[in-house]
Amino acid sequence: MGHHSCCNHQKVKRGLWSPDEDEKLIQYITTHGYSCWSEVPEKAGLQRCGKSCRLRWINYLRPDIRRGRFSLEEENLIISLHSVVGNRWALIASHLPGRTDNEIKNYWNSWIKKKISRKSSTAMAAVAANAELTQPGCSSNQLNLVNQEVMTKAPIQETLFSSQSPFFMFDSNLEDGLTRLAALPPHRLPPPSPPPSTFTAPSMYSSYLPALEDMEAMVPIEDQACTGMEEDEELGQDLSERIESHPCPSFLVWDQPIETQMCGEASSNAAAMASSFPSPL
DNA sequence: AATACATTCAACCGCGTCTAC
DNA sequence: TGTAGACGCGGTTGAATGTAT
Repeated sequence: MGHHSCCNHQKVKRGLWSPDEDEKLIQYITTHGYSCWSEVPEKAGLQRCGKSCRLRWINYLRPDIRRGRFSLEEENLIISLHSVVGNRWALIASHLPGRTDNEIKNYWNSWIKKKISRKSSTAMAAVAANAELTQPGCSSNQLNLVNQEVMTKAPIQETLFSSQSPFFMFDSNLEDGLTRLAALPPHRLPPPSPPPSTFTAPSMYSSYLPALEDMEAMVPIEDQACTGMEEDEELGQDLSERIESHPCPSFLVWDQPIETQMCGEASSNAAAMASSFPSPL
């Protein structure tokens, strides 16, 4: 196996990243940004290739990354989205704030796939129905949004999925077009955008933001994602049952400030990093 | 306690696409 | 228009960790 084309002529380190390397990368990115990944390793003093640095940053070191187990809403959303767009992990990830395509892919390949295959065809039927019928509830809401995103090629993450946006919700009244969505190549999708300083909802998306109602029923997603393991029983609930009985309620994500989002040790630095993090060029 | 097997997840690889020249 | 370099994505690997025997 060869090395990446970007580092053929370099002596690059491979394998797991050390804390020291992480520190160097964080230090460099927070100071200079990442306008050109191929330059990052040299300027940051790392013996890695640019691709490796990019991957490490995106999948692990980014300050807005959300770690910990997936919530029920996230899981249902992954299932719904996957049933329509297939293995378009980046697209799916763009609708789960703080989650990476790699994480979702891994999650799918272990937990969800296992559960689905283990269980009866009822589960599969439910998933298929989810995709084909675009029934009311989360699926149609979410997927209408996905579709609209693709059709308009607008940077919708900027308005809905940034850590600055307190909520994102979807309306079910939009037209379909899922087949067109599935047919579009990944590169036609808008790239992720850096968090905006304020939440803005362009008029073209205003229909996705219904009035806030039933606030008592809203559950901060972080409460589910980062709590301990005491909810195993709930998570262990059969997937097919969940799909059938709870395809996905009107979706809501309550995005917490970064300092409370982070569950790992790096949380103390997260807020500072986020505030000082320069936008990519 | 030791071993085998299963699972998780960080990281790598190759390829397609974009962009600058 | 063609080409090379860079980026981004999905598929895959393999080390670390957990669990069963």
